Amino acid sequence: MSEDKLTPRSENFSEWYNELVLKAELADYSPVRGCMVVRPYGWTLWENIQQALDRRFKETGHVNAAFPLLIPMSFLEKEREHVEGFSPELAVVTHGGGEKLEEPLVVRPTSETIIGYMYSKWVKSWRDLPILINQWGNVVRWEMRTKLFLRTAEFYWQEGHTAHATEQEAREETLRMLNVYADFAINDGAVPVIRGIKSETEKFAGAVMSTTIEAMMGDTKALQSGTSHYLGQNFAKAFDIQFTNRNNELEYAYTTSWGLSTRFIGAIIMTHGDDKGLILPPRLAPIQVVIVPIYKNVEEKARVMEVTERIFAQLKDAGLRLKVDDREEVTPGYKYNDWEMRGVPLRMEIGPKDVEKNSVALARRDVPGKEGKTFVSQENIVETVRAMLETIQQALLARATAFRDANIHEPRDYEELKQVVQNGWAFSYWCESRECEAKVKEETKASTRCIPLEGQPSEPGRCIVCGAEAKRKVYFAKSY
RNA sequence: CGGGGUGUGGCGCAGCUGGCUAGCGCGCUUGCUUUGGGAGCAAGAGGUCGUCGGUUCGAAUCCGUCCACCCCGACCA
Repeated sequence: MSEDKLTPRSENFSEWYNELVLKAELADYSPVRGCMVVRPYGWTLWENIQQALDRRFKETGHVNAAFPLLIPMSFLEKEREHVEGFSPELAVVTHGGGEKLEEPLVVRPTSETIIGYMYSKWVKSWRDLPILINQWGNVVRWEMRTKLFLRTAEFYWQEGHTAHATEQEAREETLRMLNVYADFAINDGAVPVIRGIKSETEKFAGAVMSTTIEAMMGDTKALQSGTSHYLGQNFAKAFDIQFTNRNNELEYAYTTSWGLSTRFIGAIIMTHGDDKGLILPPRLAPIQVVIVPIYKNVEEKARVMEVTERIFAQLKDAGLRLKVDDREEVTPGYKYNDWEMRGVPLRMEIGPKDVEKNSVALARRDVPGKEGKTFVSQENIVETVRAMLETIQQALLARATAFRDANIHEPRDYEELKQVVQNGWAFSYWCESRECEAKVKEETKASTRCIPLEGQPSEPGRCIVCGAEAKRKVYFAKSY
């Protein structure tokens, strides 16, 4: 239960986050270091995320499949950058059936290699392309420092893997899926994100180009919330994905991969949550409306429950996700706090006075206290609730966007950049050299987050670090 | 892996420079009264004090070891 108050966000953001995840019953620590147990409430949220994404994947022509958890060690070694990137964090299986294995198996940290191997078997002709497969699953990366949802040794995600006949098609696919992520994050998660390209040092191990949706958390740190990679022919060459093109020539395929994980739950928590707990966007919330019936005695209870059940049925039939909190052992006030901790976007109170007046009370989670409470007629309750949920959804996005924009700065010089990245993002010209990027990271802890696809100036400028000519601007920020 | 912190009923903690039968709040169980912003009273249940070792007549308390977790840094979605 959520009996105790949270550490205030402003006092210690990290502690606030940890307590919230536990008290809202999203997840719990597991007996294995770095792993987490996703509790039913957290998993239902994930299921809603899955549905929202899966629908979009299907609409863009993708199909789901499942590839194995275990991958031969040698597969990882076939792509040089890939193995260099992932070998430090691999979990390796050395024994099976009581015998030492001839070749160790790695627990997948991502599935490019085994999928590449399979694609080489399936692709012979340009007519076999494109292959547009997604998989929902779990992966393991042995992280040094873990945090529930944000970075766990095992996490749940989806990984899309596509193979194409041309570079242009693969590059289009990369951006198409980045746009799918952005659309999902903004419209369903109410998490404003910036689409952009990762620097060479920040890109995926083995990619030609990595793209990202970057979000700003409530402490102004950046969170990479989803990624889409153009892999060129790197994996095709490593796994021999070759096809005969229309000119009867043998050619390597062009591949992409893209993923979004349970980390996004962390993004939702840190984008919208407040000192009273979680705030969930209505489109993803496991429970969109909680109804709290209020009564003093059996007579009142009978009258109140009659209205409650009628309204519950109406909302249920309308397809809304809702719950009646009919617990007898706690008071209404307790229930308010309890559901606020869990982030339910809208609370409906039905008491004797409402029965008299044909009304109900609606309390918005995103507007605390009396300000967020209104009394509405029981007539047209479905429409009223729907409209209110939509208002909340939009308000969350607007608030998060305003917060983000207020904390993005355009420093005049390097000294000012060092200041602003301590509590916000810097948007600055950058010459795209590793040296300047490394210098900023070394001196400020802020890394380049992305070169945004939009909002680039038409004129070149001067690198904020070294003063050399720079074509594009980049975001610098501390990140998770 | 470096620095810091914490391990005492389910949860949060107190227990001082060595002492009595290990306490408090919350939660839990039962009963009655309550219920529009975290209810009240009464009676109960529940603990090898993280581990191993040492000092001592006597250790939750002192010393050492190990383990786990959290926070802050070096790698990463």
